[in-house]
Amino acid sequence: MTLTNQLKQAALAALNQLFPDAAINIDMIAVNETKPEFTGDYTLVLFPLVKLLRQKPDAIGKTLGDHLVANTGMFSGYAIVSGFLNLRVSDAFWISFLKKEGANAWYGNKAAKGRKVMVEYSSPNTNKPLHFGHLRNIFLGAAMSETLKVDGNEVVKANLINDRGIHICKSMIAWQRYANGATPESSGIKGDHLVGDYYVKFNDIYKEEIAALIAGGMDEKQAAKDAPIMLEAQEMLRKWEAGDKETYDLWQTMNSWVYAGFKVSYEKMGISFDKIYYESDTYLLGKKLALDGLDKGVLFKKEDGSVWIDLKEDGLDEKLLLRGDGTSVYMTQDLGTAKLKYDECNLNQSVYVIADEQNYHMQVLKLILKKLGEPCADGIYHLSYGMVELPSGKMKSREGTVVDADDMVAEMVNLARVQAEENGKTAGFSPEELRNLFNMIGLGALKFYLLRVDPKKKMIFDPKESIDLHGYTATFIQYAHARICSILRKEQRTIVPKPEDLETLVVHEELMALEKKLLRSLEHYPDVLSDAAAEFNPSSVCNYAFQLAQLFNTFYDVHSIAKAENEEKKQLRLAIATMTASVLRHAMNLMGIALPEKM
RNA sequence: GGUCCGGUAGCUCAGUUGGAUAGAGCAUCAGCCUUCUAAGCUGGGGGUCAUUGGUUCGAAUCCAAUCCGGGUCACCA
Repeated sequence: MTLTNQLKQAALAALNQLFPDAAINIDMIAVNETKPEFTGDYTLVLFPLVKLLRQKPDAIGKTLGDHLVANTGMFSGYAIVSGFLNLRVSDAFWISFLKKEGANAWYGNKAAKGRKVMVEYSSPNTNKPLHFGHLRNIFLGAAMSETLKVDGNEVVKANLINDRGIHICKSMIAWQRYANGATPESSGIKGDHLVGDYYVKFNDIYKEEIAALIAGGMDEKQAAKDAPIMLEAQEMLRKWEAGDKETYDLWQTMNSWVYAGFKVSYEKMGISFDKIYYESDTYLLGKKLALDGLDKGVLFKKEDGSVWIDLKEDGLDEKLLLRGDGTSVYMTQDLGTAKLKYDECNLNQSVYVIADEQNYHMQVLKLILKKLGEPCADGIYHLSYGMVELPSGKMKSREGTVVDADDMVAEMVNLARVQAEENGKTAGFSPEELRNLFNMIGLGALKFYLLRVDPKKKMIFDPKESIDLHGYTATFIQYAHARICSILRKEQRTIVPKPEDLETLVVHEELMALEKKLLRSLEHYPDVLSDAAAEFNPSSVCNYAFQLAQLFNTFYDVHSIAKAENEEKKQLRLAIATMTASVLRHAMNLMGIALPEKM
């Protein structure tokens, strides 16, 4: 149990003992870290107790403060400042904390909850390469998976590949018409990019054909329907669904190019999945669900044969689930996939990392499953995130205004190289080490940039103002870590903490303010992880790690570790520094960001 | 129009059960390397927390209304 919770419990027990007649509950006890301008470590707010106890806040504070100091052993003193009880945590508490957790490389991990969670993320279409917007999704999903793991959940990382549908046929048609049989091998273009090029080509031709039809006197709406290339794409989709061999072969071939391309991208980013679903495998499952729903009377059929669900009672609209011709729509597939995931993996929760433009879709998905009586409905959680936009507005792959993911990764790694060279930081490294280092820094900066913001807020990314490597960045945290490692190397200490190093720790002198602040921050870490998991918000982990690194840098500047005032202090500071590095590593590891030992 | 989300320093953002004088980073200005890595540290300037009203000991935080920006409401995915 962390200090904040211990304090709340202790205060509750104390108040119940001191004021047996008053009905005090834990919610009335508000505890915060003491603001820097006051002396103390933790502050208990007295105002909420005033009415109930019918005493002045300062009087309550004195009674409670005396009792806590005398009975808990956690506090060495207190001060009351206008209604706030500022408690000073005893040095003994901090030292015993450091001895207990200082060599625990898994500090922050919670006990297993026997709970299984699937996190679906990335979920790309196979008609184009990944772009910057996908990166937010991917990093968020990966970071959230790891955060849920250390919170005690068993996590299945899943990727649902959208490999079928009209948009896939568009790339295929354009490739057939214009590629002259070009392959990734023959063209030297990465498979996903090659296919994406033909998706863009389709839209260019489509626009031209519409323009030609309009010039011939057709109205715009009709032209959009009648453009030959669109008709060809639709015909191709029908052939695909009918299992036409030639179409199917082309589809498999082009998809295989895309998968090979994605594999390279994912590996470069350090992203992996436990389970991969293909919509081409799952899209028929929803259909059965819909037909069963029809039998049960949950759904209804219109005159043209289309199947709908009426959600008007729930403040929503009617929603189509099967077209007049019996084919399924996006929602129908998702119903099937949701059930499949649940039945196959025996999940307690199924998390979907999907952009906020699909909030309504996800709301409807959950509601329909509920009405169909599917148990998977309750476990669905939509981790909704804001889209990444350019200063000029949304990225549109059809118009080629996207920032490509592979390019972005390469640019960041290059930026890391350029800045290291400019600062003369490349001495003493082998070429191989430098490659690794620039990867860590470039990729770390990119991941941190996308993860440090609250997921639900949309973000605007200006490619011209490339991502900074100073200030609130992964680089800053990496640098603090490398500094600590440098000290540990020189002191013949291991980077990974060893329990033996803590056994001999003795502290006679009073802890200094910055020593205590670091310990307070370290002690708080498990709560940060719990909150991040509960709120589905990894940005709080980023925030915490940055603050911890910042605090360490201040400490580093003010106090020497290697040349501490005496041997006791030195041992203490080495232990604090070691644990700081360990926690930074733990936190950043959850975000998928590696920390170098030298930089 | 219905509905959902957002509006905090010039810019990008923290600020979660209501708590003390609203905090970081970037940018800008002034300092700090013979001392454990200056990709760092210290300090200055910079705010009607969109607006108005309400709830109370106390509101950036809760409630209502308004303004602004965005998403969504397809036999698209």
